[in-house]
Amino acid sequence: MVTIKQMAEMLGVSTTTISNVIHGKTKEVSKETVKRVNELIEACEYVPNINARNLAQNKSKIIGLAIKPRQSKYKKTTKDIFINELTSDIEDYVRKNGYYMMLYISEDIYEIINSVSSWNVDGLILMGMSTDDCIMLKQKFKKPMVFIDSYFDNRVVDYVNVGLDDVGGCHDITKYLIENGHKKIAYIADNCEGCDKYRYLGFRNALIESKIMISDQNFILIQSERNKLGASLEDIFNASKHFTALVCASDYYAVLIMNYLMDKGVKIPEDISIVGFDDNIYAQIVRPHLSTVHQDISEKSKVAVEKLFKMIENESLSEKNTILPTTIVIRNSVKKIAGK
Amino acid sequence: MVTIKQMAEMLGVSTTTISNVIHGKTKEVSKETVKRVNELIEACEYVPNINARNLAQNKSKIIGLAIKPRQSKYKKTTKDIFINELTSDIEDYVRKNGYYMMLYISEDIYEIINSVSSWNVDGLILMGMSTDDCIMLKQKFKKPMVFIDSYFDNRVVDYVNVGLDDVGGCHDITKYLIENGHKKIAYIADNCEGCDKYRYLGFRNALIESKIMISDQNFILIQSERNKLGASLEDIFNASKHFTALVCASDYYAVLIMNYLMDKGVKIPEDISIVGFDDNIYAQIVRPHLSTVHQDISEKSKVAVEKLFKMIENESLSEKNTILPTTIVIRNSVKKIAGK
DNA sequence: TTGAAAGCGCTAACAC
DNA sequence: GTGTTAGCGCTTTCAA
Repeated sequence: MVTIKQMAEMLGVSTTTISNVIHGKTKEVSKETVKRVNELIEACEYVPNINARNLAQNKSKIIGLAIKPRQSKYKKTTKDIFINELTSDIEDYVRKNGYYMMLYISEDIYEIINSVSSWNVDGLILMGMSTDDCIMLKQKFKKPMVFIDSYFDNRVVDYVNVGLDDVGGCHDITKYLIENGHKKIAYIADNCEGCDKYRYLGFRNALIESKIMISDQNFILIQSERNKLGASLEDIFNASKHFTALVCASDYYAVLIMNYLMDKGVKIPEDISIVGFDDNIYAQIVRPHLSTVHQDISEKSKVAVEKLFKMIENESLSEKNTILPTTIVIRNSVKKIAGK
Repeated sequence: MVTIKQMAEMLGVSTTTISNVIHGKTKEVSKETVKRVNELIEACEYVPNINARNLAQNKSKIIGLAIKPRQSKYKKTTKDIFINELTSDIEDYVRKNGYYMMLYISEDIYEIINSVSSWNVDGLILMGMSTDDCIMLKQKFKKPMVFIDSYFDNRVVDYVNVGLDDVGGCHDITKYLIENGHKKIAYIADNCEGCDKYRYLGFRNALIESKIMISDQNFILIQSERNKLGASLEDIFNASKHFTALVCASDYYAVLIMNYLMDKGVKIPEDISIVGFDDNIYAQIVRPHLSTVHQDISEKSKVAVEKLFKMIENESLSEKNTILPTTIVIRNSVKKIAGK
């Protein structure tokens, strides 16, 4: 591979000159020289060494995407359709901005911090971080960061995030159930933190608003670990007899449960109604077609990347914490029942 | 951020010494010094500058994953579940080997070559390359490369690839259909190149073996472009009346078609049988459960990464072109019919 | 309009 | 055991 220095020698000019024309600073160079240099660059198939450039400029053209996988949420992080879609969308936007993306997946926040510092990434997009992680990061990493879908407690106030109206979305879909005559409704999730917690809150609000009694019984925990899932599904099958509708924290679980119940002979929505959250491909594939809460992942990625680049360019942000809206999409998994 | 040089000054030793203990070459350093250095590293929270290291060592610790998206195959490359799964699996294996992965997606092979040269990646995994691309790559990129799922014509002989028994898989599932009394069978794909071509060949072989007439009519082209898909699906619906079974080149299409037909009132498998290829999550979600050809993506990723690292370490490969096996998985989308 | 030279942080050959 | 030093390829300041 040719270097600038070699080309400089060939042409009998200085490296500065070559560098200048590479960077289009041609007003400082005579037309004649520009032409000769460009021709040589072409002929030699010169490719800049990014490492050298990064070192000299103390930057990297890398955007880090750091993900702390929720332990055992679904099986593997790599199989999580939401993360995969978000990741590839972000990569897409990053690349279109002339940067490269590097993925840092680790359960250890220190490892993440070390890696991104080592690579000297120009900015960071983060998912799955806790309040403690955020504090740590702010302390050790001094470049732009934007979080995705994060809820931090009040120990940290100043951070940039792009989230979703989890409360509203789940409220709306629950309300839709209620409007269809449902009163005995359960919420199903595999934990009660972050998004899932706020979705639960939305669910809860809707019931309370309609003066429907709510207790611990209305929250069903699904256990997604490989060896527990079967039993958990069976439990849900049994519990489901006490409800006329189920609101699931994600389409993934909605579809899993739907299929489990249907395979057991339960009719949906005749015997029980189900709704999900996300409106991903699962919701579109399953039959009956799943009614669910729609979120726009591509938009989420886009906003995150845009915010990050604004910060990198020292522009001011119109808002630190963007909450993207949700819409409910009505399909065929809910039955209208006579209020009892 | 602290540098080696700074630490050397603080301790009054040379950078070599620091560098040595960082790299565990402690046999050349006195215990005393090692201890002092380690303590300082700890205290300063020293993080190596990878760019500098890469520059000095002329390597990068980066494995490039280069993908040339098949124009308009599905909507966006980023939504392709197969690519996403493969990508994240590869990333996983690469990271476990202490390397980093960088993604290079472009329809322009020159752009890809430039990028990976620029970053000085230590090895390359490639998908979606044509014979011409391969020739170009071999000419311009002198480091280890392994291709995935590639079929090249005989202009190129020496290359490392990990593929799949596309012919066998499609042959077996077609045979299964035939054994169930089906004679009027169509193959559906959105193109007739690469994998899809070889899958078609397997399909064809199975029919010929059983002395079933085959003509152009047996190949149905599905048009996946957004504005054509609807019409294409309608065409397939009409064409399907002439067949008792459909073998689809992917689960994605199998499910799409299944749902389209079912939404039109067609009963599956009673009215028509369908099988797919891949055995991905779609096949598991859809009802009736899809009978299909199973492939192990995780294994494919693993083999590709292993081959690459062997090449990087100058070990010899037991085989250049690995063809992973397929198995057929029988579920409920095929009906046994009385031969006519 | 052009060039010399220092320096980015790290490695490694070699000398002490 | 430890230090000196010359790069790696590129950018950039400053002088000519």
